[in-house]
Amino acid sequence: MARSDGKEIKATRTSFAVLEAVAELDGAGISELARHLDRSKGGIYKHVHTLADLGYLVERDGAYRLSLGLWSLGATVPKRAVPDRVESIVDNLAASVGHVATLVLYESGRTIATYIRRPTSTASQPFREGESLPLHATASGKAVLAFLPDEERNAVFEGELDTYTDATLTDPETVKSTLETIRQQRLARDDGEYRTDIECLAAPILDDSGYPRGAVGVSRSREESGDDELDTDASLLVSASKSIENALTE
Amino acid sequence: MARSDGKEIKATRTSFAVLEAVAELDGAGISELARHLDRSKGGIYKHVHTLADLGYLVERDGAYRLSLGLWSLGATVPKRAVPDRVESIVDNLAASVGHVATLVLYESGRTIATYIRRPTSTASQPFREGESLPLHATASGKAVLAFLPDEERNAVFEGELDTYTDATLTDPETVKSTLETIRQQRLARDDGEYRTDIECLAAPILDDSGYPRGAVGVSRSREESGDDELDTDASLLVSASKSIENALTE
DNA sequence: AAATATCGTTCGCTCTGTGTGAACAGATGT
DNA sequence: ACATCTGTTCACACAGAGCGAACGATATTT
Repeated sequence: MARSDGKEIKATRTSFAVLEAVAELDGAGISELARHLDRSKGGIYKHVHTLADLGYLVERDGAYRLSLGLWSLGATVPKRAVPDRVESIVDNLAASVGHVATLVLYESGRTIATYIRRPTSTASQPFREGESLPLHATASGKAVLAFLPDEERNAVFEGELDTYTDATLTDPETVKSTLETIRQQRLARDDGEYRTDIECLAAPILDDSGYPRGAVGVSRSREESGDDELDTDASLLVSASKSIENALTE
Repeated sequence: MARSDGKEIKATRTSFAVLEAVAELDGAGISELARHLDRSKGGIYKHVHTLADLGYLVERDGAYRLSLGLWSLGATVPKRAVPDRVESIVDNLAASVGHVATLVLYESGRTIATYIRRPTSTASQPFREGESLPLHATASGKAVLAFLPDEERNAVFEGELDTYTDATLTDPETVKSTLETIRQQRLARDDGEYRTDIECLAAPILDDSGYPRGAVGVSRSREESGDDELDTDASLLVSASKSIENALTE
């Protein structure tokens, strides 16, 4: 099925398709999974059973869910990707601007919110840690997009651009037209394009060769915003992004 | 190889063995993995390639590491397992006792540190979120162990009990002898048995049927400790564990 | 109550694709 | 220059992944 290079393990693809489906459906039974993946019930049964036996799926009330063990397997990754000194920079940024600060990392075609700092413990979060974010509909995503090599950037525009809110830009040309400005200013903006009423500013984090490793962003709800602060926030953001660049390249 | 029930996907077992080995070795190449898992290089090559193509392994400087994508896949799990109201209870506990408070959950034979709260942002952590902890060498682990059904508890003692510090109890009978007291007091203690110079107290979290879902714990370095606080901490801990029990059973 | 639908589980069967071991070129170190 | 790593590719053989049908057990419907 699909294209088989002969140097691929198809069963592994199937098992991860199961895990991804369980995540997407937020818990599911055998039949539901088989239907969703368009596979035989018997076959999916074996995968689910194996994954459960390995401790990566747990059954409760007849539905299988992702286990804490799966999370635990990957839990060291963000700690290693974001050293303490980088966390501190984000912490300080959140404190200075008084809004939520987020560190987003780019990896194989997507950005992932890796570290989030709220200025107070009561502040609400725009997204969860570990959440995968669209490149075209967030400030951080666009900051990364603007600095990607042509080939990699174009790959993003080949698929459909998902809609998240009324303000989401779904036309490739519209998005592309904003990228030149972002490159010049090292600053991207998002006005409720991913979550309604949440405004973001973000600056890219580039490595030595100019390749975008991610972005730092500041988010606030529209009500909180005074346009007067905007310039201050922007300059704090850009300097934070440069500090992170230095911290990451040692 | 191994025992095959016929209703198991062996390729999936192999792929996860690869992921676990990568985690354990903290980055590895094909040959090293093949050697470590005692498998053919050609076969491991296919698994690694598939996992990398799926975006769950990333290559850097010739070594494969777990990706942010793998973490992202499981990142929703702890949020779902620990509702906000439970987080608050742990937050308050940390604030009242002035030490690090930890929520540990039990799942398929192991405990996992799911939520950690430091009283101040400078306090050092005894372990990382997502870390899998031994049942016999931590206060939280012993709190769980004491309330496990006989069969499940005995399974723990069948394997070797790993040593972590000079103080780790590795004799099954010694550990077992402490469990009765823990059951009576609803309180377990660990004195540098997992990390040197770190002292912990923990109370179990039980569901309606008395089955241990996890434990709450308080950790402090030995220097910080005054024995006078101990009784106060213990009672705060026990009442926190009861609040969490209520919060989890709705 | 009877009938229907849907669940998880099991069983053969067929052919695919997993796993092995050997051979390859390219680095790296001696 | 040699020896020893590495990742990659190949052909082969047997295991086992995936399918579809049938099972009893629960729910849901009539």
